[in-house]
Amino acid sequence: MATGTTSSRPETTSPGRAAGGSRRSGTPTATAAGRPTRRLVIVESGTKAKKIQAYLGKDYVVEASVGHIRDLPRGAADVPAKYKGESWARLGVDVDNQFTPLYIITPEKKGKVAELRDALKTVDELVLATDPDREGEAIAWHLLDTLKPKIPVRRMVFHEISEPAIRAAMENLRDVDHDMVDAQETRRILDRLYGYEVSPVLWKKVMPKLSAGRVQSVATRIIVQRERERMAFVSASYWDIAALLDAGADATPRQFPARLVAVDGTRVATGRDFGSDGALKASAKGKEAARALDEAGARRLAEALQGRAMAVESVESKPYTRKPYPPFMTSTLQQEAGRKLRFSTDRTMRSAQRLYENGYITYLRTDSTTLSESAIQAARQQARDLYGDAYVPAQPRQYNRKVKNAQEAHEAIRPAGEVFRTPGEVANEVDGDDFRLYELIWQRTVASQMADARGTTVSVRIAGTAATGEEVTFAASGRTITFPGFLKAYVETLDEGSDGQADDAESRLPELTKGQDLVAAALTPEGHTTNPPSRYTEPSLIKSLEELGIGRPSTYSSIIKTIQDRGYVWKKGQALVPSWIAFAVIGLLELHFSRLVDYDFTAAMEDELDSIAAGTQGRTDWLSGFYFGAAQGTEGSVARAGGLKKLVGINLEHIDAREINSVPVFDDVVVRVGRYGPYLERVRDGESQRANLPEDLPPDELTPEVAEQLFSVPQEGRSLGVDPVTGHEIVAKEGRFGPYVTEILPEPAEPPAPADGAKTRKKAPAKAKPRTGSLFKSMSIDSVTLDDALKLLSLPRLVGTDPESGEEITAQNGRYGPYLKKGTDSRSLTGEEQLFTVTLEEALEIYKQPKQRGRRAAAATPPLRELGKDSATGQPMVIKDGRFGPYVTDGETNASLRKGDSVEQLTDERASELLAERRAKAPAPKKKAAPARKAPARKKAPAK
DNA sequence: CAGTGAGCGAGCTTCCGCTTGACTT
Repeated sequence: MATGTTSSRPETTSPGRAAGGSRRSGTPTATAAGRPTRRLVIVESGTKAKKIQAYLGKDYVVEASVGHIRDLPRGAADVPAKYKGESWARLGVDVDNQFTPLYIITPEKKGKVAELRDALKTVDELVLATDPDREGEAIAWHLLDTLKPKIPVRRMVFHEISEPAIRAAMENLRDVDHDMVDAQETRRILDRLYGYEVSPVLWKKVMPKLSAGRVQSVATRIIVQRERERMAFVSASYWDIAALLDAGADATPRQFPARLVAVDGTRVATGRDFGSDGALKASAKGKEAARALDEAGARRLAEALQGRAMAVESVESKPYTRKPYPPFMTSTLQQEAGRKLRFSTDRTMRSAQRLYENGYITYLRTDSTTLSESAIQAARQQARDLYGDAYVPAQPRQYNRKVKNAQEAHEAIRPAGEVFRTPGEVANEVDGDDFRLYELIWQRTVASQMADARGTTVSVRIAGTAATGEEVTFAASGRTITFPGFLKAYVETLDEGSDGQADDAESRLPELTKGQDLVAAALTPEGHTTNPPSRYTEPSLIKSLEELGIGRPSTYSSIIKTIQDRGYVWKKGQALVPSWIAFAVIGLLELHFSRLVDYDFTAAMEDELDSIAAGTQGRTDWLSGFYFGAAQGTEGSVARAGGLKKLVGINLEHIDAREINSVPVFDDVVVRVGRYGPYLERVRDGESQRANLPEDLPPDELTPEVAEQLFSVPQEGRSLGVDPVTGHEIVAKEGRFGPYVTEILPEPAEPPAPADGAKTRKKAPAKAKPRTGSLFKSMSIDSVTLDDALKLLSLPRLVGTDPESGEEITAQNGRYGPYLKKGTDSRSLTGEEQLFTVTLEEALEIYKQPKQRGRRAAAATPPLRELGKDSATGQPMVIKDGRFGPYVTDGETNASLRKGDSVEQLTDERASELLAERRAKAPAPKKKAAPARKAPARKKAPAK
């Protein structure tokens, strides 16, 4: 059984509460017995523990906590019995009592905690050496609060794993920083409240099992927003002229490309001059307006320029320098491994984890680009050895690029050790993904300490006059790299769809001087179209999240997994494509929880957490503002998002689910997100038309043409073949009540056109109804055969005639499963197959039994197991099997068995506990308003 | 999003950040 504790740490550090902490020095001292002091050092990672153990020697026991050891309960199953009845048990946070969290030892960590307790018995002092960041501080405190050591406890921090760094850290021990722990706890509670309060709104209004959260919802929104831009994008087409100019036989290269940029002093429009609406942008301030060239114009002009003289109008030359990129941190490693090696973030991290565990690279989850002193030296030495002195700058490079919300607990990701091993040196130990990733990390690290690349860029303008009189200007540009510097070791790859140039790309122009004559060797009119912004890929999404300060190095990969697992996003090649469900969910959040999905929500939260960590802001006030509203006069902007609890209540009541699940796409066409996936809907001639949406159709490809096509295909569903008797096509479809088969009836012959429309309406021939039949539970829509379908459509089956009453007995499949029907008298059958096999004799036998209904049916079924008396009521308890699986009852109260309970092993105590919980929860529901049951929002008046 | 006939015990889903191990075949 999990034992939980609610922590009640005051908001400010109170003296005496910090455990241990009276000693000021960490220097090993001797105990009274003369034996040296033994210390237990706890770090977060096992690999790290091993390394530090080697530095510290035998007077130290170094253990790993392996991450967090406690957390809020994940769900009801994790809540200890003692707290189960509490109104806040679902959240795991006592919101009415200072937001006291309920912490339980994470089930998988019980063994680990026991190990740590044992290790603690063998030492004289405990040193908490978890990571020097907010989470690490919290882990330290959780260890303290869980292990409750009786010996002195100190906190140790280090940013780099090397012997001198560890030794120095040992000399600078401190106490646990409770303000920082408060900040972490506040973050944890906010995330819990956000996630566990908003997700249920989605379950009720969109679909069960969906989720919302501070990080995942913004990540999804970014992707949805991009898709909206793509959908709204109107492509523009424009033309220009590509020229191949000839500088004469002596020039190298003799010919070079140039492009038409102006006609009669007016700039020729390029892609950048068009807006997302396909129109030319109005001239920006201080910038001349551009004029778009159309095809006819471009062809005419190219013709008129044939054989005309051209001359160099200007030559502008500028130095080109590029600085190396900083060493990798998690996000940039994921981005570059994605771009260069095409690894998913997940693949990158799995490989990096192996490299880390086997000692090839430093820690893989970091937001720092800092290299240790020895790593800088190692990189410089390696660069010198490989490329020579000229390639290494006199001064070591320091990278202090601050990432938003960076905690910088670790070094950059780099080859491990004081001397880097070259890829060649590790090649026979490491292969596949790991080798390629190591090589990438090695290159980037070495390059980061190399010299700038230097070169020259040249822009040339060339003038000419067309035979028709227009003055034209062409432009050409060149880049030469005279000294590659770091580019020799490493060049960053461009994002997909980016129109930039790689840093090492060169294009040579001949030596040109002003006034020099040129000849156009070729003049080619070229057509272009503007493109919508490209979709996000895993690397580019992570880059955006990082820029917004959302997510942490340890979670980037899981964010992408989460939004895919929830069905918000799917991958098409490298691209992340949002689902229609994501449109519905994000639409809901934007409309009703707008502050929570603001791109700067996390940034604001981080600022305010900083003030909690600094001790200038109280955690309870702040959380109260967020959850109950800012009535307490709290200042923070997150608090002003305010009153989450009330907002959820209002939204549960007022959000119109039908409206939320309708995504307008164009004209009167909407995509509706139903229980069985999205479909198209529109109204034509007063009738609503529907069409299936193929699963793999990206939203931006749903054009009016595609929609028309989909609407024109009436047979949705999978065709199973043709009924040999009727000749009708049989299809399997997904419907409101689940999968079913039906037949496609041929369109009735067009009735003769009425001479006068007035009176002909009422005599419209009744449309024949197609036969339908639900699939059996044993069948699936993908595998059902024509034979199955024909059998299903043959229902109801006439079983025979009751000799007594003369009534027909039929077997059919209904809402509650297979049953027999005789007039208004019906009886359930036990199996679906019985529909086809039950004989008249058997049916009559079934009808001889009294109708089993309600209480009597329950009473008739024998209990699965009998238990002892309930400790509360004294009534005997039994386990029965019901609609929702096994449950325990005392005749009055019923309670389902939970996850982890088994019929065989349920004890009387547990049974009583379940019953007690159930009683506590049920405040005798009177006539609980019906709408909660069935599609609540449908009842509401349509909003339009 | 098809269309048919009861009468009955719900409980669970979900967040973000730290870490990797692993009950078996």
